[in-house]
Amino acid sequence: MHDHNDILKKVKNELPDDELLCDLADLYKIFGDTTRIKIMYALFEEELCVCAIADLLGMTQSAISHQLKILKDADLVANRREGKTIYYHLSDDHVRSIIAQGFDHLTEEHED
Amino acid sequence: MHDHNDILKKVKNELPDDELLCDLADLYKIFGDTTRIKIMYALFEEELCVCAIADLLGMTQSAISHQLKILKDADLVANRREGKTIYYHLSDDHVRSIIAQGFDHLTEEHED
DNA sequence: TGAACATATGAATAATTGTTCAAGTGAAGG
DNA sequence: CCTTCACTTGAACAATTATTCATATGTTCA
Repeated sequence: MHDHNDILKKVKNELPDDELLCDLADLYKIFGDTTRIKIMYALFEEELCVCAIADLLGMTQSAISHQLKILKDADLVANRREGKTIYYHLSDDHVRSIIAQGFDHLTEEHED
Repeated sequence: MHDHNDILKKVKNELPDDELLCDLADLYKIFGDTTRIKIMYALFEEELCVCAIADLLGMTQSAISHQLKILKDADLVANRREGKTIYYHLSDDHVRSIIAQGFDHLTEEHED
């Protein structure tokens, strides 16, 4: 291996804690699934109940419920109960801005 | 299932194409791995060759090379050759801003 | 209390994916 | 040329994960 100790020392200091980088990866992992992206997108406009989301995406209630749990555990969505129905909504605007940022990258031109 | 046809019609219209949502999920999938996050972070400061990154992260060249290919295919990093050595760097500022956005969410307080 | 409804949960399966190992490029230098 | 060095690539294995199916929770209303 060729020498690059000086650069490594410098870069090593700039790297955040392993734990933080891991948390960051875990957060993005949640955005890395089409079903969850669709759920979040659906909640852009207004709160929806579980079966409405299931209906919208053409998937089972169970599958949606599993994904909603993941989103809730990550504080990306929250819910409220109204009788038998549970309505989900985005918990803050980060979801919107994170998704918007992704769009920026996708729609940007890349010359080759 | 209870009725919510009116809401569904409205939300359905707002949802982007399936293909776009899929591409978006694929993009975030790339950020959803600790190794790749670390690689991108390491490249924040300056370009690095493959074995420097491997050394920094304490991983094999092969593992890093595989991940660099994924990052390159997604236009997140680019490289240049100098003799036997290949230097990688971030291809644009989107990487920085996407990661920064993630940090925002992680470091924000969530009252319960 | 009991039936019906909306949702949650657990276990199982199938598919995806990160790392390793072994072999393959391609450039530099004797 | 032939070797060495930096890196890439492909196949295989292990680990993770999304969905399904069956069952459980909790609320409403008769």
